[in-house]
Amino acid sequence: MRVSRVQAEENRQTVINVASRLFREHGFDGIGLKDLMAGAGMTQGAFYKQFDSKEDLVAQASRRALQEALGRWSAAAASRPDDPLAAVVDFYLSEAHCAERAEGCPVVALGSDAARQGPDVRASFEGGFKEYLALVGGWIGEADAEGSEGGQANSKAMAVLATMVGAVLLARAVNDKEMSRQFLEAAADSVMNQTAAAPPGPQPRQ
Amino acid sequence: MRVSRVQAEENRQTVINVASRLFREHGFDGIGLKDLMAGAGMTQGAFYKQFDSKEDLVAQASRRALQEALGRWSAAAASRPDDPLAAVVDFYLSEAHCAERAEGCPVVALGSDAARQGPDVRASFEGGFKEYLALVGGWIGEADAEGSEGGQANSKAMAVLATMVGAVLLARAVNDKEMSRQFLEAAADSVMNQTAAAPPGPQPRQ
DNA sequence: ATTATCTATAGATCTATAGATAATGC
DNA sequence: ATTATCTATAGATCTATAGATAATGC
Repeated sequence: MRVSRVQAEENRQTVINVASRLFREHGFDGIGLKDLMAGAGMTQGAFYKQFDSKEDLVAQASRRALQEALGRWSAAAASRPDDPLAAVVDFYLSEAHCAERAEGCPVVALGSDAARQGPDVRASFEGGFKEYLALVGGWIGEADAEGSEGGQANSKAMAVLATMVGAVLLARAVNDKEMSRQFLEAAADSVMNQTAAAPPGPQPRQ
Repeated sequence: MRVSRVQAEENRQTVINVASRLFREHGFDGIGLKDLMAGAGMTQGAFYKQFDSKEDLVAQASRRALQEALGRWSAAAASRPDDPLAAVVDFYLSEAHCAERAEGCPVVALGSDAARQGPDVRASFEGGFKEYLALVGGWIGEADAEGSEGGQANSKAMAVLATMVGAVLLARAVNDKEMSRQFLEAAADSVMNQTAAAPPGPQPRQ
């Protein structure tokens, strides 16, 4: 019954990966330890050798989900270096992303849930947000307003994230597919307009 | 033990009102029928004479929460007729709203949960969204692009809602209060800039 | 000897139903 | 007679723990 240490660590990672998907699909409260462990091919009994508590897994799975989603943003950006933001807007504000909750953005899938969790879970989200902001900030030429690391996050990147996350949240909460599509399109227009290089002249409104 | 018909209906309404708060605080899966009924001063046994199922209450409580939140938007707008959008932005993107989940916007508090629910619950959200869009559309002078009722919802109002909802969702998911404040401020700037009357000249980008 | 995973279980809670009770409505 | 609410309970599930087992690590 026992497995090697490396295998055990591998199993632990599998549980985190599985949980990152199943939590997005069912919510933190919508799936139990038995099903989470079964998803990783084990029984519930192994759980507490791998994690301190369910909340511990929630925090780790959240971090994992944020990291993997960030990876998708980077990959999309790399595929269109001349306009990385447009590349991200295209896939993020798509009907495909809207339809696949389990593999999509964890902020949309679990944002409401995260607000009800403790500091460790929120720390996972907060850490992820900082990386998203740095990435987007770089694309819209506003990176790190204050030179020092972790300084003032930039305002435009924050607004872009809010608009994109909010649009998919709204799009997923309705039955009408046409209305969903309109939310996504409206957000895409808004983001691209807001970040369009306003070549000559100063920024409008401080 | 029995109460009058009017009292019974009053009790039913109380359950819906209590549920609309408790669901926002704990999520649809985070609170049980016993506690919901206790919050309305009754026991669990009375529940199934009042509602078909928990999902039935979820749908009704969602509708109630959306309606009441819409009322707060209208009230804020009425208090500043010259700039209703600014009035709503002020209270919605405030630290106070961010801090009080149970009484605040149900879209932020339950949007992730709503995406996991059935058609009835989503219908509650969809119906609420349409009213929000009509209200905001009126303020930003883009009301009902197609003359006929329920026509094409307007794009700018959709982007405004997405940005506001997304900002509070993000702000509530982090520990750092300063970061929360920045999300709110960034969204406020974005919304006010995007909707600022661009007096002469056509709209940028179709 | 240690330990990763298993089976089994404690104790709490969940949704939903059944039957009792006591007041309303006719 | 009807019925709104109550107490009680069924059956399932939840998180967490305990002890058994069988393989690893030394």
